[in-house]
Amino acid sequence: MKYSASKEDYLKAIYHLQEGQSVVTTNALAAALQAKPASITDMLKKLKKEKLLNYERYKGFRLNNEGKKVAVHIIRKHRLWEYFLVNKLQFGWDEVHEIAEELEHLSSKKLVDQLDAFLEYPATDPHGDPIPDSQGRFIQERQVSLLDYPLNKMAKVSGVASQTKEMLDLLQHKNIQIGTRLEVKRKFPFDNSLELKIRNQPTITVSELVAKNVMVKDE
Amino acid sequence: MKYSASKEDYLKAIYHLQEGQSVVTTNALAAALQAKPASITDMLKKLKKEKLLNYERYKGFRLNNEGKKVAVHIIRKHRLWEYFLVNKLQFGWDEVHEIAEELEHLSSKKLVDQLDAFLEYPATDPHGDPIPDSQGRFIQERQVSLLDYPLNKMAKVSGVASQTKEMLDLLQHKNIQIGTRLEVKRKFPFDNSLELKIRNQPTITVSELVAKNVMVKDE
DNA sequence: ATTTATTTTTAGATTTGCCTAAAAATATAT
DNA sequence: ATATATTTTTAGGCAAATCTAAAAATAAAT
Repeated sequence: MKYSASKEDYLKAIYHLQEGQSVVTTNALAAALQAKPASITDMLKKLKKEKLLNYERYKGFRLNNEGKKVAVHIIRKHRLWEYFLVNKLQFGWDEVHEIAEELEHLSSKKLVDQLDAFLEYPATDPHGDPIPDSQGRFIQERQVSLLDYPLNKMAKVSGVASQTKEMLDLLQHKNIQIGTRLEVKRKFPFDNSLELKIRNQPTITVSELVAKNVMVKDE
Repeated sequence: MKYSASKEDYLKAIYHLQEGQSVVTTNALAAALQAKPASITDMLKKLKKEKLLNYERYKGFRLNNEGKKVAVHIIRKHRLWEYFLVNKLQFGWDEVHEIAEELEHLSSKKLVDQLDAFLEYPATDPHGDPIPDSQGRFIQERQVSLLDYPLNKMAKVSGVASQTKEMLDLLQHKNIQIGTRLEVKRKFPFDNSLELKIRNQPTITVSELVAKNVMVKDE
């Protein structure tokens, strides 16, 4: 089945939005796609008719398995192309997103798989996000607590174990969020506090309790 | 300026059609694009309004310099991507056209130029057609192997790479000599053999080895 | 030089994805 | 619980690119 670029954008955006929430709302999707809510409703009807998501009016919506499958394949393409742009065409990791937004809509399945082989099956894109394989499987890298992470190795924040408001407040204040890339520069055995370095920012300190609850992956 | 994929297809098709003819006709373009003549007329009006071609109703049309510039840039993209697909992603030269039809519509100028650099500025695509540089200039007139020469384009034999007696015998037998004008009518991917047509003579077949050693220039 | 055939254009519809403005459903607050 | 605010949907339109069918212009043929 071939989907329009626009439909693919909807599927991808819904996929990302539904990670957290139990249902996605019209307004949230409208904000994510920079479109008007009325346009969202229009498209939802079409996607429902194509059996890509569950949707009942006024009740929110969610991709079904088929919709997820399509979304994951688009994400695969996006991330592979980003990897290609950075590692073969010398683009900076901060300038590839827009171009990959175009490339992800190419339809040839063989193209993607040959590209994957040419790149030697990379596990993550230049931002550290995992690249699903041709079956749509994410190879889960295990996430570890920042407390156990080695010194001077680039890590990417992948989650927060204790999601209290106080914790999130504190992390926000320290400029740490999901996806933030950082390195542990020093560990103080006295209180198990850590010094962290985030690109373009002054070194910061976090307590043992915070470090224990920040989950990271290799970058 | 950003043009729709459809407009780009029109410009490219007109560019190729006007190579021979003095003006291009509505019907010819309709056949080339597999569309109805009425659709052609509609689009011609739009392209004229955008000052990309000269067109007066019932009188045929032709790209102006601006239109040619756009068309050449699309051709550049098409041929660079074909080169990439064959030489980096291991596609066969006979299966890349369709994919390149999609890739040629990507809009990033930097992407094309970085790709060009990554490929080390190839002069011709896998079918032997010249790749214009980033200024839209064709670096023309080099002699190339008959094996790489495009289909249905008049070539003039300019040399023979391997001048063994056996080779020259064979060429003489097939009536091929320096200066002979011929066209490649067909390429067989199975063994890379070619069918050639020389004016006033029946079609002949040559092997990959022979074709590789016969050098030709545009005629 | 008319008639006939062909080519090209116009006129009006269709589809897709988007929009605005107004109505309907749901959520919030007093 | 009722009024108010927010969210979501409907209704109706617009622009792009296509189509069909009919009309107009040009070309070909007797």
